[in-house]
Amino acid sequence: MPRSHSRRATLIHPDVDEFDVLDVLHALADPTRMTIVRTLRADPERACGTFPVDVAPSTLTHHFRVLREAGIIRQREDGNRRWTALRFEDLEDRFPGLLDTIVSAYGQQTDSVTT
Amino acid sequence: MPRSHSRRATLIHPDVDEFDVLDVLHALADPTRMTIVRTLRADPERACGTFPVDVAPSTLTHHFRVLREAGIIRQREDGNRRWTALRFEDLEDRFPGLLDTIVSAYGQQTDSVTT
DNA sequence: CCTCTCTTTCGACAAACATCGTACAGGGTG
DNA sequence: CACCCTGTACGATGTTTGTCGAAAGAGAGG
Repeated sequence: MPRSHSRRATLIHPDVDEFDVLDVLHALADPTRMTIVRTLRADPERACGTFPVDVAPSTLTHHFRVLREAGIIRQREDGNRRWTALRFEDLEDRFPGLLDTIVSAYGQQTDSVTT
Repeated sequence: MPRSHSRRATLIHPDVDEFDVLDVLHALADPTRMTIVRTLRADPERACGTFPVDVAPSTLTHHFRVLREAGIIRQREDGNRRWTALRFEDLEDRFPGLLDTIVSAYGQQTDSVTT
């Protein structure tokens, strides 16, 4: 039988051994995406619309795809909503310490501004 | 007063507290620039033309500027040549562990291919 | 069945980017 | 001085990127 589960298009998530550190860096080199990742580092899983970013919904979808294809996030469907989670362990497996080093470097740079 | 020191245009190097981690990530998210940085991580200082990359000279100049403006490298003039060095300590000061974590992630990904 | 909400897809568009060729500027060396 | 060598600056080009609005799909609830 043809159509498997229907729903929407199946989400593509790269395998751990397909991760490319250049793609990861590129994905993270954007303020909106960095905010998404940082938010997920605190909260394990969130619905798409609940991120503290200020862009149009379609732009957000675009950023999610960049992050997803770099292996940084995983998305699953639940009814009407799409939930997003960090692939933290997968990243840690492949590039130990990378994500946290980058995220905390960004945090240091950003959080110290207000002081 | 017209000409300052003559020579060429003075090279601009950002201050340590002006470093932006997003710029650093963007600068590193390119194979040619990553190769440059990786080479410098082994050798402290090299002349411009001595990097194992395969691009036109003008392209190389462009990549050096991106790295320089992100604070990753420092360049100085010596007669005919321009010498390039990593600003490793400055980066370490501002973003501890960042450079080595990234470079070794790239190394792990790249060096294991041939096995 | 109709409508509302959440999210995606598509098409468009301007800005940024990697790349190159050509022309040029300074320093070395014959 | 004439020449070469190293590296820059500029302009062009094709691609990628971030952004949006409009249209549409799919589930939830009346």
